[in-house]
Amino acid sequence: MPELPEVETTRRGIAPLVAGARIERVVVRERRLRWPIPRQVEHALAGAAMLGVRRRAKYLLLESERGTAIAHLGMSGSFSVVAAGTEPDVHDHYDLVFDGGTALRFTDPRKFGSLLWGGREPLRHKLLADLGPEPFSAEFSGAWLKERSLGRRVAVKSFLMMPAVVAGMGNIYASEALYRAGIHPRRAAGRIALSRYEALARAIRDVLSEAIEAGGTTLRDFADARGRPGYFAQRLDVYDREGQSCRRCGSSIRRSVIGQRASYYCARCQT
DNA sequence: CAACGGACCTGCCTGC
DNA sequence: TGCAGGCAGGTCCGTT
Repeated sequence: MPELPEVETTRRGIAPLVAGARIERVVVRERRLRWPIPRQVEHALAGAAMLGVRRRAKYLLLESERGTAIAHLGMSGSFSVVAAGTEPDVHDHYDLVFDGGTALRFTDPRKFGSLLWGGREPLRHKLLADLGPEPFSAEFSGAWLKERSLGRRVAVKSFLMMPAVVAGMGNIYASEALYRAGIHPRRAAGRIALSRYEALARAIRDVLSEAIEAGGTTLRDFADARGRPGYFAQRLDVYDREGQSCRRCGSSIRRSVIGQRASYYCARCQT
């Protein structure tokens, strides 16, 4: 479900609750998420003062005075703020219970999410160490994309979704950014000119910041920590618009599977 | 190496 | 109405 804008929306929603609060205890009801939740998370966070929430790619870094827990929402995960003691539902896998009487509750039907312990240097955690630059960082640019793509034959759509290339690009926004930049999703990554990659880097930043501004994209069930949907779905140009007309040229939007993921594009505008 | 496919798990929608 | 099959916003890992 969540890509970078949805994770960022979640971060903004939970940060005011978390920052400056103290965790009373961590309640784990289902330890077997994508990886088992390490007991160290509960032990370290119980009684700890929380400093804030940061984001790296689609990971949420829950920073405490004793170290950082690393949360990922997977495909179907979400956080919500509940009153402590609220009866959990079947897919409510863990709660961070704060001393003020509220709890941060993690819900995830598919259990692709995770909660891990990152210690004092979470960015060195195995899952984070090799991530590419954040799209809004100075390091991320057309030149970076060009350099990383040299000699590679993989479809640019798949290339964009590789965590080591750029942090946080998912299936929706990869299609959207390629449409904005006029690049065909099947084009070999190594056969794209620098100037086109510059347009693509710009398109990526634009579409992600507009989506964050709109509170993310809700296709079926994404909601922020207060349960509100995101409004970017109505501004998608291609994703989930198979058969509808291109907003630019009017031809029919196509759907095609690239690297096992549904991809949407305009065959006339994207070359 | 790069590229690909399978794996993890549940819910929802479609078509027979 | 029931059921099988396909599909879903992620991404790691083992195999070519």
